[in-house]
Amino acid sequence: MVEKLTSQSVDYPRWYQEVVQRADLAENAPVRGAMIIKPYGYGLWEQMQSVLDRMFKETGHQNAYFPLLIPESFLKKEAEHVEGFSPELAVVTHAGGKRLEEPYVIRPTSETIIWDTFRNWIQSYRDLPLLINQWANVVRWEMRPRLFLRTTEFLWQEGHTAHASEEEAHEETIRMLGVYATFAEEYMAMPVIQGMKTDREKFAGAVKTYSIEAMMGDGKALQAGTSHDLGQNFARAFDVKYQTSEGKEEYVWATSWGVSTRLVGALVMAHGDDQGLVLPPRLAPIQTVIVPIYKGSEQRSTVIEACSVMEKALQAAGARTHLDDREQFRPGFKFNEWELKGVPVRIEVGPRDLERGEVVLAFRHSGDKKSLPIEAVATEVMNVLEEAQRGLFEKALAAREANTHSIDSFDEFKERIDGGGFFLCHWDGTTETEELIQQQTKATIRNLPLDAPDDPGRCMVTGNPSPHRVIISKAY
RNA sequence: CGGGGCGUAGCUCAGUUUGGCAGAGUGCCUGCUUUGGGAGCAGGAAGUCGGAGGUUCGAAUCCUCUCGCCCCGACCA
Repeated sequence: MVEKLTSQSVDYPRWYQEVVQRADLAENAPVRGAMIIKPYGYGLWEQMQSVLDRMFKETGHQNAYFPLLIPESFLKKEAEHVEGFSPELAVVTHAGGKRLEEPYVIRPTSETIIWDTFRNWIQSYRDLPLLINQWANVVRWEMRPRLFLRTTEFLWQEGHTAHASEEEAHEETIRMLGVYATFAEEYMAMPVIQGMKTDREKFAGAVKTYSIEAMMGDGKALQAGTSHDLGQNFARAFDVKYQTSEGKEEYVWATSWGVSTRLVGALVMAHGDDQGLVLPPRLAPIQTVIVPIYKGSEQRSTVIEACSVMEKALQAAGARTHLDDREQFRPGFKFNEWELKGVPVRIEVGPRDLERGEVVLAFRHSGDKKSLPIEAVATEVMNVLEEAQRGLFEKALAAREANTHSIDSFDEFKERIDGGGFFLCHWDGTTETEELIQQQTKATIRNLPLDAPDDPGRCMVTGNPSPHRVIISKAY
C-alpha cells in the first residue's frame, strides 16, 4: 500500500514538495538550495528547450556560450546592476591553490561579460542587430529555496541583443515577451498575462522590465518569464558604440530576456491535482503509456504482443509512447503511478478489449475514459493528444477567470486577498502606494497588463487618478 | 543573524527521560500465488545511531565541543 499525496486543499506547499519528489522530477542536493534534476524532470526541461530553441531561431537568434566565471570588476561597472545582485552572489576567491588577485563571480546573469564582449563584436551599423542567446546555468544565493521555483543554481536561457535604435530594442523586448506568452499558452497550456513590471520590481540595470504572469492552482501568481528593455545602460557602462551610416558614433540599444527551470515548477502548479502531475501533451516526455492487463502467462504473451504492435504504430505516428510491461506490478498500481507522473493518455489493453478488437483510452486532465477500435489508435492518437492539449488550456483558463476579480475598495481587497486569485485594481502609479499595499497585505503588483483597456478610475488606496487597472496578487 | 525543532536501514520514524544484544513500517532481493484502480504469503540483505572528544566495566542514550538540516522571523523573487 502506497501513501496518497497530501491533498492540495490541506497543504498546497506540501503537496507541491511531495509531487515533485514522488513523480521523480527532482530531489534536494547535498548543497543547500541546490537541486538534482532527475531524468523525468530533465526530460520535461528538454522538451521545453527544444521548442523554445526553435522559436528563438525562427526569430533570428543564434546560440553562443559565455563563461561561468566573471571578473568581479565587471559586475561593478553598472551601478544598479551590482546593487541589485550583490546580496546573492557566490564568489570564487581561490583557485590553483592560491588566492586570486581578482575574485571571480559565478554568473547570476551574463549581461556584464556579454557586453564586455559585444564591445569588440560591434563597430558598424552593419553589425546590428546582434541577436544572441545562450543556454546556461546561473547561481543566485537564495535564502528560501524551493525545488524548481527558487534554487541557488538553476538552468535557463538568456537572450542578449544589440540594436541601432531605441524603437528596435523596444520591439525586440515585446517580441520576445510574446514568444514566451505563445510558448506558455500553446505548449504549457498555461494562460499568461503579458505586462510591464513596476519600477520597484524591474531588473537591476533595465529601463523597463516586462513579464508573463501565470496563476497557479492555489490562486497565487508566478512570474514565468521576463524580458528587459535595457536602453543604453549597458552600452554606456561597457562603452559599446557603433558607427551609423552617416559616420556618427552612437551607443547601441540593448535587450535581455530569459526563462528558467522555474517553468517546470509552473507547469506542476498550473495543472496538478490531488492525483499528481497533469502534463500538457506537447511537452510530456511520455505522451501515451500502454498498460497491459492479463491473467496467467499464456494471456500475458498474447496481450504483450498486441501491446508491442500498438507501441510501434503509435511511435510511427509520432507519439512519445511507453509500454509498461513490468511484471512485478499489477495494473491498478501502474494506473496510479502514471497518473502521479501526469502522462496525458493511458491506453489499457486487456483480454476483454482484445476480444472486441478495442482498447480503452483514459485521459489524465479530465479523468474520462473511452473505447477505441485497435486499428484507429495510431491514426487517431495525434488528434486525441491535441484535444487533450486544448482541454487542459481551457480548464486552466476557466480556473483563472473564475479567480480574477475587479475590485475598487481597499477594504474589500484586504478581506479577499487571502483567498488567492488575481485582483484588477486601480493604482496611482507611486512606489509609496505599492509598498503600502505589500506591507498591509503581502500582495504585490504583478504587472501592468499590455492589453489593459482604457478604464480611467481612482486608486483604491489614495483615490488619485489611474489610467487603467493593474494585477495585484500574492506571488511565489 | 534571532527564536524553536530535528539528525538512528534507501525513505518515514520508535528507542534517549531511568546507560546493558540495533528496532518497526515501507522500500529492496529471492521464491510461489496473483494481475480490469495502489496484491498475499514465506524467506533474505541492509545501519560508523551526523562528527570529534570525555565520563563509565559498558554510551544511540549522560557531559563538552562541532557540523548539517527543517520551521517561524529578517532578507530575496
